[in-house]
Amino acid sequence: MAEPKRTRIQTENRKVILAAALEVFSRDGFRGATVDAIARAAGMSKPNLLYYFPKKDDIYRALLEGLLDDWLDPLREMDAEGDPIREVAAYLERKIELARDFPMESRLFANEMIRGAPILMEVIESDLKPLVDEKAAVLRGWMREGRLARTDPHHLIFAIWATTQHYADFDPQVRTVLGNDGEGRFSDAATALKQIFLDGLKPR
Amino acid sequence: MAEPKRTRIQTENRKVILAAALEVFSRDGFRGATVDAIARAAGMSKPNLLYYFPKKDDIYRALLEGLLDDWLDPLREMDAEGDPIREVAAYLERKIELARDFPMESRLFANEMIRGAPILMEVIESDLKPLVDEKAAVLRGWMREGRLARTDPHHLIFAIWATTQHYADFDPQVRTVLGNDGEGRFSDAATALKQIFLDGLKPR
DNA sequence: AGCCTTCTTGACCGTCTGGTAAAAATAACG
DNA sequence: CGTTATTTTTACCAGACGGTCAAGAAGGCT
Repeated sequence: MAEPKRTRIQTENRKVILAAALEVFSRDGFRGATVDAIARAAGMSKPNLLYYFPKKDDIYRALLEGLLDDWLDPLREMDAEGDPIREVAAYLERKIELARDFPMESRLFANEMIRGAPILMEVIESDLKPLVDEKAAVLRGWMREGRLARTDPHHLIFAIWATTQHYADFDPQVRTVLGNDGEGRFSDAATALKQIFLDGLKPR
Repeated sequence: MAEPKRTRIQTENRKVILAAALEVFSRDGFRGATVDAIARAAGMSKPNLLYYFPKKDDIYRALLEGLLDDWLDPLREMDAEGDPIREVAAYLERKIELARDFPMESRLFANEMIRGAPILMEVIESDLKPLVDEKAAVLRGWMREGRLARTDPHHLIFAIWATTQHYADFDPQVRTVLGNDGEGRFSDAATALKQIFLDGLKPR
């Protein structure tokens, strides 16, 4: 892996461009985003931007490349040696924090999925699936030991993904339905989701 | 409400166009979709299509207009007089069926949300929010009576939406992670989600 | 300073975009 | 059948699109 040696200006401008591209791609999708719009958001001319990323596709790929790893970190941290209930609760909390702090990344990911994951599919097979399988095995182990109620661990992980990312991807709906512009929605969501997932809806 | 009297050909072609548009818009989003692509998918020339829907925007709006009502039907059916646990389980099941049978509608909705809901926001305020508030009150009533564990009912509804729609919106990921192309994912999801939501993860 | 490399720009190109005009083809109806 | 209203097509437009090019401006280095 030869490190691509970069000048100060290159490092800087690539960062500015990627930040601008995240904004545009996450809102308009790959096809809907235009190089012009990204350049404008980055405060530079289109040819200048294309000097750093020769193709629109290159910007998109560079964004996605950095994304999945960060996105999966909370799952990686789920510790087989820890207490099952605490581990699941901690995972939920970390995912909600991601949705709160990186909503555009979440929407970029959602956009790519909705398109059929043409770019990410490869990484999903090679990186995401093995990790999910590994953690599903951990969950299944806990269930076998009677420390966690029995369910399909894969679908449990999906449920955690879905509920947490919902707050980033469907933000306008969430804010409107909650009223008061959804003030405090992330911490309220964390509380509610932990209650639902851990204790269930049947009264004890 | 003057019924727009339509000829046989108009009724037919509008239907064909909307079906084609659903396919394209749900995949590429509003900005990414092109009138050409929709016309091609509908098997007609672009000017011909524009004879039925003069603007791209008109097609998109016509699609969304028909959508939200169907999408909320399962929630409307949640009956305050029924058994709380059965009602929630039935709602989950109906939503999973929608995700299975109308995945493109789900993705169209998701795309609109990710864009910031510029078109749907109005209907969300006027139709969706009141319905959700009403059903949240029903849930809260059940909780007060001790027939359902206490949580924030709005976030509970979000959780049901998120988990079920996930199977339509993130289909490629779901299929890949489950392996075997995700055979049986909808019924497995229904089983798992009911277990998680109703009984929770703490062992009893 | 001078010199070489990196960076930025304006002008441009072919293609695609949403949309139009007008005429030709088809259907509806008495 | 003929006449009229509807539907479809061909040809087209102005602007946006992704991307190129050559030349100039600014940095970096000795």
